[in-house]
Amino acid sequence: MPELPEVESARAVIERAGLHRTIVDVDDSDSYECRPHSPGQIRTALLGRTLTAAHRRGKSMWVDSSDAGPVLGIHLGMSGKIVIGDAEGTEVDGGDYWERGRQAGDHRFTRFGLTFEDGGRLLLIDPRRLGRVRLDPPVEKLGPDAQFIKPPAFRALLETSAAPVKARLMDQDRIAGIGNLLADQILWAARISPARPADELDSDEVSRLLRATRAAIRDAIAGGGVHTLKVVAHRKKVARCPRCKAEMSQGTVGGRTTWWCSREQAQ
DNA sequence: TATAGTGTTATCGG
DNA sequence: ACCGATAACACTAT
Repeated sequence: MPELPEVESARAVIERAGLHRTIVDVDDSDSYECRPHSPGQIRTALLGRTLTAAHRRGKSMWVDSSDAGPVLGIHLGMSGKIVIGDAEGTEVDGGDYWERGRQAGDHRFTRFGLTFEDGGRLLLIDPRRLGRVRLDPPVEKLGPDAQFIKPPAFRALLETSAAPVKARLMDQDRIAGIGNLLADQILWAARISPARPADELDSDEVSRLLRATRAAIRDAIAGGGVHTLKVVAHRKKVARCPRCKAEMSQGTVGGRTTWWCSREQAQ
């Protein structure tokens, strides 16, 4: 679920409700979510400290801790979300995203947790368990954030590869934050086929693509997630292009299910 | 019961 | 070594 807009929302939850509170307990017992750490390692590193700032690049978050403590890296994977609750277990922030029937206090999918001095908790809830919590994450491997990338860098990442442009847009080492749904929206808005070799795009197409990238991210953050983007509701059989009413086509590009307008995004 | 899925990464072939 | 495609990961929803 989470692409850049959802991760930004999660980062904002931590910033609003998780900073400057003394950590008195840490549940890092899920050794899959906390790989490669062993249980207790993250706990020992954080006990007694506070979180001091929450950062994000692309789909990766990291949180600084006080007293020269470690950096706590959080990745939401396919299904993760951050929720902050009070001592009674009532959710005070983060509970609005992708509820999917989950009730407050349902801890079946809680994979990691911090408990603060007043009993409040910061939780990572992640049914599919493909998310990750780790100390001192290697953030520097990521490409520039898709929200803030500059035209020269954007142009360079496209003209140096014959891979399908969609695959290039989803390469987190080159541009960070674009996932499957955001990519489909961006390519649809720019009227470019997802399968086009990236290095064949002309300068007009590249500038349309960058404008569409910025607009999609802005709209998704404002609307509450990538599922609110225009073409996302039309990624299904029998659906038609919301602009020209031609049939939507489906296929695999860059290893992911891809939908595009059969008329406006023809090769 | 079988399959697809909003992400990442190890592995394989070119 | 680089590049791109694919499978695997864990688990739920349809």
